[in-house]
Amino acid sequence: MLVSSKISPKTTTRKAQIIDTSLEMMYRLGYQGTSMRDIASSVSMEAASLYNHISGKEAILSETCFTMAERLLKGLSEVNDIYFNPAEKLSLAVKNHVHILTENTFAGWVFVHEWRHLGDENRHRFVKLRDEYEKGFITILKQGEDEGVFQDVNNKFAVLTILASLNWVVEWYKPHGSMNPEQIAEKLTEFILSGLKKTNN
Amino acid sequence: MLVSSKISPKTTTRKAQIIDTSLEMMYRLGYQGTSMRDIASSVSMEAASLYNHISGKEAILSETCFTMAERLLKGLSEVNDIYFNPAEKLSLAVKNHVHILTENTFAGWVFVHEWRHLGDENRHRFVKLRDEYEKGFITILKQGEDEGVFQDVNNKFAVLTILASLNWVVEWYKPHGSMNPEQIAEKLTEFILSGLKKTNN
DNA sequence: ACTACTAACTAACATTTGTTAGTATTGCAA
DNA sequence: TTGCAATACTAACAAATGTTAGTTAGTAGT
Repeated sequence: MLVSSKISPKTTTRKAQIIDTSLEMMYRLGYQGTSMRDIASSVSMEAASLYNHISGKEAILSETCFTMAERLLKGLSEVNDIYFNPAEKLSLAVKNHVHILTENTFAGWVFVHEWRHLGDENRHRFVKLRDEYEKGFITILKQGEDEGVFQDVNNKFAVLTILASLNWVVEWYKPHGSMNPEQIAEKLTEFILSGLKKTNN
Repeated sequence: MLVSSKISPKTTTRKAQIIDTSLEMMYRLGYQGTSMRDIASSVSMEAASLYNHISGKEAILSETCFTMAERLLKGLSEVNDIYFNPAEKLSLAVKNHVHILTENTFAGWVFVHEWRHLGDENRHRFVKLRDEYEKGFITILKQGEDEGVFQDVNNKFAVLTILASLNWVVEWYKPHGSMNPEQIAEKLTEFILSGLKKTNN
């Protein structure tokens, strides 16, 4: 079970260093633009030595993508299991999503953008998880409709649009920016629920 | 002045073929994942022959990115010049955006995702245009606030979230899917303005 | 018929790529 | 102190990369 420094921050193993450095470089240059030699020199070793810690380049990508996906899924299913109010569920789902994506900004970015470069097998597995995640959101929307608190919308369309807003966070979030993840999640929830138009009350 | 087949669809020059093919490949494999030899074999010639039509790999990317950016900007400034009602402006701006991104799905995708791989100079120029575009949207939001029809929100934040939803279209739009660009734009406008919550009237 | 241009070709270039093999060094447990 | 596992190294690999040089065939204008 492979572990990055963000998950187990105390034991900063060489492997965790390598992965963290890789993610930062992939954030800047993209997966394909980051070579094993780039990564190696960033952690002050030779490219060949990396293979004592990781099985190859794709392993860095796949580990990151799947670790992130599983954390998102776990959070979402907890929300769906424990709470009852649809608006509250949505709010918590958003918070979960933003929290995980912003916790490690580089991992968040790689997860959102670079999964496309997974090899065929991993990519198919990944897409399945993503679909599962979308279903979890649709469940919330459906419940909201059934209870008459959400509008009747094309659920698939709505979920894609919502996830788009959520994922875009990785594009501009900065750890020391003017909004922290909690505030971002709050504003996003507000936007998703109420839109731009002024209400009458 | 370089012209792709989408802009001047009648004269399908060899160059236009090359660019269109390139965009499709970059959509599938990414900019860095698409080699000149890949492109060449897709148009049935040798890699070296490509240089009779284009100055290099980056030219394909930069031409696409800047052509798209200029079209978006032109559309947006027309909207801002001609119309008065903020909600109507927003609706038309969304329509413009969706229309241009979906007209050529591959170009749309490359524009949204691959501009990061522009060289330093082009990338800086591109980011300037993007900022200008965001400002055009902010103008609309501000006007809406001033006239009391939009909520007071963090404009920068709102614009980024809105553009996120709009750009995400390139992720799932299919020319022969269940919604055409007009319908997509309409639904997006609805979502941006009204959100998910049921209104009281 | 001569010229100039277009667009294709082959060949080669210097790098860079991910990865493997084989070897040396280190530090800890026995 | 010996032995072992972890971790680093050098060297090399075959393949792929963007691009240039030089050449050739066809075509249009004079």
